[in-house]
Amino acid sequence: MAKTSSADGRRRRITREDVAQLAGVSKTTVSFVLNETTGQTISAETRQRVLDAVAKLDYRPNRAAQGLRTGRTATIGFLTQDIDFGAFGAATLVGAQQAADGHHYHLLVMNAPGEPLRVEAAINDLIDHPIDALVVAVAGTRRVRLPAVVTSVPTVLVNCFVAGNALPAVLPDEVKGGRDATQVLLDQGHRQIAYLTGLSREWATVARLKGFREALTGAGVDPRQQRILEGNFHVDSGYALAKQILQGKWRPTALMCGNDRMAIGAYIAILEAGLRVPSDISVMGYDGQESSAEVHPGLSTVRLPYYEMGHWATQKVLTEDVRLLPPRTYVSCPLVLRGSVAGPARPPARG
Amino acid sequence: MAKTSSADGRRRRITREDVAQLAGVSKTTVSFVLNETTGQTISAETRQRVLDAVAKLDYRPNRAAQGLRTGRTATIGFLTQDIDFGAFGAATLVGAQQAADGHHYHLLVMNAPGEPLRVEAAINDLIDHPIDALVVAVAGTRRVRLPAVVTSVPTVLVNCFVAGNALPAVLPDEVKGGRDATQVLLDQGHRQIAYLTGLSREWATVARLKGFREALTGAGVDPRQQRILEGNFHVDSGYALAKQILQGKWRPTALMCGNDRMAIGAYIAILEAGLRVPSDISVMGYDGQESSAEVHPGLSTVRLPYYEMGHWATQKVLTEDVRLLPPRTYVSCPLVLRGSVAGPARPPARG
DNA sequence: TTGAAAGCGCTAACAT
DNA sequence: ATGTTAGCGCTTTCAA
Repeated sequence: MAKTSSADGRRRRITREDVAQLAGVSKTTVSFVLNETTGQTISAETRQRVLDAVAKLDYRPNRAAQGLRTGRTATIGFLTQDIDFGAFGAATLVGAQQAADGHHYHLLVMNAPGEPLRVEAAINDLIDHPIDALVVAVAGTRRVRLPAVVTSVPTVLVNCFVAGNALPAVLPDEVKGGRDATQVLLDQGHRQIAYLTGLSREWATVARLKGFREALTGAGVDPRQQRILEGNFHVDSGYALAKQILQGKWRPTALMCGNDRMAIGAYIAILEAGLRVPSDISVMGYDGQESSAEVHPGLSTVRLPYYEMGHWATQKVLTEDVRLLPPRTYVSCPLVLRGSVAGPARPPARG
Repeated sequence: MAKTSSADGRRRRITREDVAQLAGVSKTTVSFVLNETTGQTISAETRQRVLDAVAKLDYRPNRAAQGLRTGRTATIGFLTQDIDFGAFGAATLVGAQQAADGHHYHLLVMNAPGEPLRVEAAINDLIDHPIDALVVAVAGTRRVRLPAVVTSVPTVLVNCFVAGNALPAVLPDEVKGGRDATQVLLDQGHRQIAYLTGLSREWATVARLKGFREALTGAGVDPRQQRILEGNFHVDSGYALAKQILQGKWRPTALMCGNDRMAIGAYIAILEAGLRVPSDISVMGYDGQESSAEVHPGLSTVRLPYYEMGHWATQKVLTEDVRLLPPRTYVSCPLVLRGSVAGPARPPARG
């Protein structure tokens, strides 16, 4: 009975007035009871009458009206350009949503692919709503251009940054991820590792490669003795590069891949060559995609902390003054170890 | 300069009052100009002054205030239980978003996994916002339970339905999808087809199997002569079932798979058995996942129309009286043909 | 051709 | 202990 009937068959929304009338009190009293306003003294009896009326009518305050009055809308804008890119969008969104939930905030979601103009329009739309804060997230770590109007609302960036670091950003620690993944291979005794990278112009590729080299150097292995082949993050490219390397005379005992999809491609090439993972060759992915758990043997990988970044950004934008946040915060990419990595079968000999 | 400064360094939002002042007109006139209110006559000169002031101040109306006044908030609730399940959530969301865009509507997104209680809380939160309409979407087609309060707002269901069909739903036409996929194999000359299904308790599995049998019967092939093995939608299960069937004496010339992930598993088993796709055996997936395009050879599949369903639901909930919509609308799942299907190599002889 | 004023549902300072 | 009242920013009727 949350509504009283009206012409079109739907019901008029219950307002505070209805509650006040039923409880025999003023609208103010209803507010005081519901908001548990401090410094107000409502008798237990009145209080109960109000609560009874609220329950009976199933009254729920209109948040837009509250927002108009208080200036806080309990709504965060969530803007992304690639919401349908792999697991990125959904994972980030779930992280953001759960952080928002904790503060009784809602997410107004917009996906504005492509051109800066559409991004500006989307941001304006969000701000018009209005929103109390904004989270901007993109799939491939990169610099973004944002219209000046974002300065009018507290904003935190996920997996992207703006020129001059004018807005605080949270990013995956890809250097550490690359280093950790490499270290796993080194610890297993691998000394001949081929790195089938993603696109070399990507921020992530550069950082992971840096971590790769750091780990090798740290273990006293010369990075220049390893092979690095550039791919493009797709299954096909992992397949092609792995095939190429397996046909060469220099045989790695382990493969680092630009991402999980390339690793899946490598799996196929390895099988086709009559070899087995990990007994003949170990494989390491990156991303922590769902499918990495499902291939056989399970793919060891490094998970991108999308959920954590979405959560962090939302949490911070709600609880801190974003102007006091560090320009860049790095979130660690956790290792996910499965069956695709083992020690090298042959003694690590040259040629 | 969209804001005038205030204590905390942020700026106060420009209101209609500011515009009126700058233009030297009343707030009413500003509204008339901006809303192009019919039946009003504003002189070209005044009109221009108002528009100039709007541009100068970068004034943008507060939608919440408009909504409070008009009763329409230009916001649709989008509720899902599995937003991070594969491509489902993002694709449905993008479809919904694009439809909403066309009507200058926004999406308030909530993901409420699990229990009915959380779903009810989420729906209440959305309605409180308030929203003008609601779209509810789930990943695996199934019946859902929704609290009675949904009746207070126009609602359309995506990929799910409620008991008694009290709410209009849009669903993928899985029977036709299963039939079409099977027909492709039949047209290529296959007469020995194994179906590695997903979980048999799923609505989708039942429907696709129905289509499978219909197509076979239509081609004069006895469905009981084929083999049907139950899997669980995971890569592993496709791998295990394919392995099992390849070891048996009855050798299919084509594999229908419960989804793309099972098909990927089947690929691996086929390779391990020293066979090739499609020359030795054809493979058909289902879902139209991103990865289906990336494996080698490309996987032929049937795409689930998530985008289309999200778009349809949002479009309808905004433009039609949902009470007049048919209880169930089926959207066709388009065939995506790639290299994984070819004619059978051997003459279709009994094993 | 324009403006004054009421009111959407709510909060909160200020009565009483 | 409770109620009156003045807005929040907007639309829209009615009056001028």
